Amino acid sequence: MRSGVSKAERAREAAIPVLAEVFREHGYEGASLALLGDRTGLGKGSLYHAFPGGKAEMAEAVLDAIETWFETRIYAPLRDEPDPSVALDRMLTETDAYFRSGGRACLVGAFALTDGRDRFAVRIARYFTGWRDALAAALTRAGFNPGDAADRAEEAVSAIQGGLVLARALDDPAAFGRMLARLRPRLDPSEGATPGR
Amino acid sequence: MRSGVSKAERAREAAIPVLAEVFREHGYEGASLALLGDRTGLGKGSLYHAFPGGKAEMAEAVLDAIETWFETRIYAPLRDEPDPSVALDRMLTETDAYFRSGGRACLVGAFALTDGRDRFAVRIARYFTGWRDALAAALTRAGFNPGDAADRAEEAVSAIQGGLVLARALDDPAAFGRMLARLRPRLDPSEGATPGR
DNA sequence: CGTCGTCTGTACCGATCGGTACAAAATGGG
DNA sequence: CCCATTTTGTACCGATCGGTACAGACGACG
Repeated sequence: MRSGVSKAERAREAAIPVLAEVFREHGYEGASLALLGDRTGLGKGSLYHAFPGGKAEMAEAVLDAIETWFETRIYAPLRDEPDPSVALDRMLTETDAYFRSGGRACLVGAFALTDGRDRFAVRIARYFTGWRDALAAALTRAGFNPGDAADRAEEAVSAIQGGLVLARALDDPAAFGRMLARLRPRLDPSEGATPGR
Repeated sequence: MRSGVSKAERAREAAIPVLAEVFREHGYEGASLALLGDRTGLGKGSLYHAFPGGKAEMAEAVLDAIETWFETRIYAPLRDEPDPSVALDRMLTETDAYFRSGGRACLVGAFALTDGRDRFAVRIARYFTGWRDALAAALTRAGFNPGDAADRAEEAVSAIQGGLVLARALDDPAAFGRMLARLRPRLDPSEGATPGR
């Protein structure tokens, strides 16, 4: 620890987004160390120096990074932004950007469906409950009664995942945008009672 | 081919549901031949005798079986059932049963998200377009205008996938049932214009 | 510039991967 | 019962899996 941040730490931070992309594309089992090494440009030595726990620690670091990103960019604003409609708009905008308008899958959703489920169950569940609960809080402040807000929040989180699956399955990223468009009015209390189409 | 059906063919048919379950739980990469063999009770010899193409052929056979099941049990009724509301009710009931009320993931969705995407892209896309288009036809016959019907059909297929992801991520199968409950009124033209909640 | 801790490429580990070869065993028609 | 065919267990293949060991390259500090 000569300087403030060791090289290993910097390598770790730099590697995480790349690791995330590989896990996103191939799942946990499908992301081999060879692939992880190639894409990050790090040899095995460096990789294990930055992540002594191996592949499992890499996946955990990626999940932590994702959780932090959503917590600061989406969940916290949903809870704390004075104007809930601003927070809701921001959520939709940030979500669209994060998932590259449907061009990018959800790593957490992919892990939930298959191989990573048992291994990372706690983190996976926390990602979704965090989103759902923060969204429910915003919807309540926006004027929905708590029960309705909770229901719509779960619907929104579920719908986003569905949109990502469909966009990927049809190789049609625009399906994700259409899903967001359908979702938007349902999060608006003025349209919520009798949503038009 | 002494008798009408060879033993290999019978073994193949008997193995497919088990193979489906293993692929569902572990994904394509995660489902090893050892696991596939153990769960089907078939040795490598038998497995390769029934599926000469190996693991890829097993997955294809499973995807074909799934497509056939949905085609006969859901898509065809959606297209052909004289009373579209009967077909829609049947779709929801059959879907709930097929996915064990959220206790079972969707293999096609899991493949779409990760490892099987490139390998099985055509079959994956066909599964979803088949469902969406058959549903859109039923909704049109039920009274929605074609554009609205297509939109609601896409929404329904997407929502079902989202419900499965969420149910699995939260380890809360009931989330799938809640999603179906939200979906039902949106497929009903009498409630569709101003859906209550 | 020398030194010492950090970093990293490489060789290697046992296990397992998907797949093949093949001989023995089961099977069923004549 | 016989024999041809189908079915199956087992041994084995090269490749790759995740992970370890470690020697030497590197880099910051005295």
